[in-house]
Amino acid sequence: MFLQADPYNMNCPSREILDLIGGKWAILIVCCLQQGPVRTGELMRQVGGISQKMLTQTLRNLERDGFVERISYPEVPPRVEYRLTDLGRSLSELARTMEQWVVANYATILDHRQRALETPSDHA
Amino acid sequence: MFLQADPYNMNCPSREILDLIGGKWAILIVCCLQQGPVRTGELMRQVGGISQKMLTQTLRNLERDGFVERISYPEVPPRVEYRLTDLGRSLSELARTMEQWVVANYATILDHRQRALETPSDHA
DNA sequence: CTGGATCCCACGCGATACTG
DNA sequence: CAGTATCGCGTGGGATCCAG
Repeated sequence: MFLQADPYNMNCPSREILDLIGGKWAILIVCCLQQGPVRTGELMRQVGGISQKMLTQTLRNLERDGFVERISYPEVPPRVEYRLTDLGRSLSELARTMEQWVVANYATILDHRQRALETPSDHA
Repeated sequence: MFLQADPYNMNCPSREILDLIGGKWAILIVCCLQQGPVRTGELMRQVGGISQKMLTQTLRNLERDGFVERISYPEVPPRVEYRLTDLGRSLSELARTMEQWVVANYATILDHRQRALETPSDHA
């Protein structure tokens, strides 16, 4: 977070990464590309529920930041593939780390949340 | 992400964690608490730019999910401290991992972004 | 000092229709 | 098939006022 600054603030470099990760689709797309290049339509299908707009928009951002490469074949009908760069693969590994953390701690979180519901604490 | 499902989707458990992390303030607060318990007002100051509302709201969520403990001293004027639980410390370690990733890759990202600006690619 | 309640805006995102 | 443009909503978040 580069959070050792004073004060801890929103203008640290990692904020952009957090926004990227926190975005609704970027991580899902990156994970879809882990196995190799994927065509646009196939991405649409693999990422369930994403709209055309968000797919393109997210891909553009990922491309701009160097996580994804766009490969356009000069054919008709058009054919486009997206594939992870080294940086993108690095990000996908970070995603796997986060996934492992979730796997390890998800039950604990749900459990605590459940008890919080049953015993609502009043902070008066 | 539990993303190995078919299709990759938004309804995986890790989504909640991504939302938490992607939220504007949660991670910053967790990092502030790494060194030990902190009082509310002190948190306000350490996390630059956060509003009262968001501070309280984020703390409530963190408390509900078991990342943070609220310690209220029966004094007047009131005094409240927040401190990380074991789960919270675990999350803060994940945050440090992410931070390290950013440190290692931030220059590359900025560089690529800069070149993308200079050489706008048209996906027509 | 801590924290709740309201009002309000920005923007992330979805739905739809349209081009090559 | 791939991508763009437009419209509209839901909600995350800020500002402000109020209470114990």
